[in-house]
Amino acid sequence: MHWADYTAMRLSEKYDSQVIASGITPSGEFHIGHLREILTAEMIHRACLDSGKKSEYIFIVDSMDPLRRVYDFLSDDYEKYIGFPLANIPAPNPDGTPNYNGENYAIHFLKPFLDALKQIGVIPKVVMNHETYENGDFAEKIDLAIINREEICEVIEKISGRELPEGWYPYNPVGSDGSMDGVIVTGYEKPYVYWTDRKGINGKSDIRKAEGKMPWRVDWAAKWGVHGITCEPAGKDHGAAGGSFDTGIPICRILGSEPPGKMVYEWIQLKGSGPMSSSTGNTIGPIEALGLVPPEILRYVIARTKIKKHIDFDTGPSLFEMADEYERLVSNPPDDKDLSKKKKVARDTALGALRLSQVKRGDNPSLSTAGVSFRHLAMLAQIKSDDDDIWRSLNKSQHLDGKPNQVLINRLSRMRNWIDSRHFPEEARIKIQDIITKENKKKISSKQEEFLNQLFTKLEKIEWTEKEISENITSLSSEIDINRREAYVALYILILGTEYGPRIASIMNEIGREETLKIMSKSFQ
RNA sequence: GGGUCUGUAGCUUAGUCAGGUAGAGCGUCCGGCUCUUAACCGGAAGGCCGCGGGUUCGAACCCCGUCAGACCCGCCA
Repeated sequence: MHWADYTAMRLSEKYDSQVIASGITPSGEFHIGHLREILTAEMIHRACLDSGKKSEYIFIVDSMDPLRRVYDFLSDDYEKYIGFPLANIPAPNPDGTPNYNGENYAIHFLKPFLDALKQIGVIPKVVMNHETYENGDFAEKIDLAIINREEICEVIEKISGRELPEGWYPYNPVGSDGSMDGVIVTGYEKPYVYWTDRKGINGKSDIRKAEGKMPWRVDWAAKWGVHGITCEPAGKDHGAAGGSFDTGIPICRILGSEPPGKMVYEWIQLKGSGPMSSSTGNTIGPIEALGLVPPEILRYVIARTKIKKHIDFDTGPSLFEMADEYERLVSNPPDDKDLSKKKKVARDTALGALRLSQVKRGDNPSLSTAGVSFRHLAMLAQIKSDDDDIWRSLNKSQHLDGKPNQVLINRLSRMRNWIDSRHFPEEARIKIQDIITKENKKKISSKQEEFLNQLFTKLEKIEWTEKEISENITSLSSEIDINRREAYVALYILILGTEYGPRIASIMNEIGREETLKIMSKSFQ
């Protein structure tokens, strides 16, 4: 059984209808790691719907969280905004300076991410956390938190093992300058929290407004109650013993609600370079990734992996395998003849991953395949610049019957982007040789050399089409009585530096007569 | 120091929650397609399931220990 289906089954034992949630702080550019947060939750949500139960999926944007520091992509102007809620500060310009006439910081980073989510078929109910404060929905929880301040304090200290500072308060008011840093609470009289800020100015915050927020560990627990969340998968950083999930559970109860069950997922890493981090620039944005990888494949990367396994995201060779695995699974699904328990489980898991990878829920996976492997398409895209040539070639190789469908057209366009990007794996790149290496020259026999020389003469005169080139290779090899394989190998060594490759006549046709003859003459003279 | 997760073929992994002969894909090798698209088709090799103990008629799976890796106990998906 697929993990999402299993979770859905478990959830349905506890609740009749579900509210599945994700939460992210929009402190910077969103990266592909955030997609795991989103998709893990969204797939559970879909699994609930697929099992015939009611479910809602909400995406809580932690827009009330403060700016913690001046990140590398921000200019020093942001120094003055440290401690401000992200919803209250201006978005950065491309050069990192604040854009005072534009949208706020949280929205700025959120928007492109939501566009990416739309492309992968995720349409959440978006909740801006600062609005939940603004409209007073947190007031009751804040009141309870303040009343039970001692108990919450004890819970955090006991479970997380860290000591809270003297005078810790489960509410951080926004001070007179807009920052929550250094504001000391001096009293509480519902609905007002009284404070003195770092400038020594006194004031009060209305807990029914966005004039302050609960600290992270309390805020999260309060959200569970306010939104009636029944499931919120958390990154492993929150899931560790003593982490915010563990303290959230008792705090949620203190605040009068029943917490969701603990569920923890692993991180996505960029292969070989450790965890994603906006600050080190070690990222791939969801938009960038979607320019290269079809959305259903991106979903599949998440769906095929159990949530407790870490994923090495890699736009190199393993992406080929992943995509081809997807195609295979669709076109050749595991059969159900064998009823052994384990095989049945494996089959259900694979088919579940496939089902949850569809951009639109309920779509037939076979509509999402191109009928051509990534590898093959990558090769064709490199040797043919005209799309129509590719469709012709695919018809000839019987990958395609007639005109390409939209899926295939999209795949090709993404493939071209991928090839043009720095993410395309070098191993898959077709490299036309400038000049033959000494090593390769040794591999060429005198017979092969004769063949190449005579071919050179012929190629100077013929009409430059793939068909003509191919026919001349064939006829010449018969004329001078060289094994046809040998003849091709010689050409591959000369032009690609390998002993095998894609149809050589296509490549010669694509690079042109002049270039081809140049390579040949440079190598043999 | 305390804790969580992960460890199965060269690689990616299924199977662990409900113990019953270890499955798959990629890669590799061999062969076919009357011979060149890196396409397509067929076959083969490859596993003390991290290691040691225990429970059991029977353990990849349960229990104890141990090793390795990742992560958490300020902030992070």
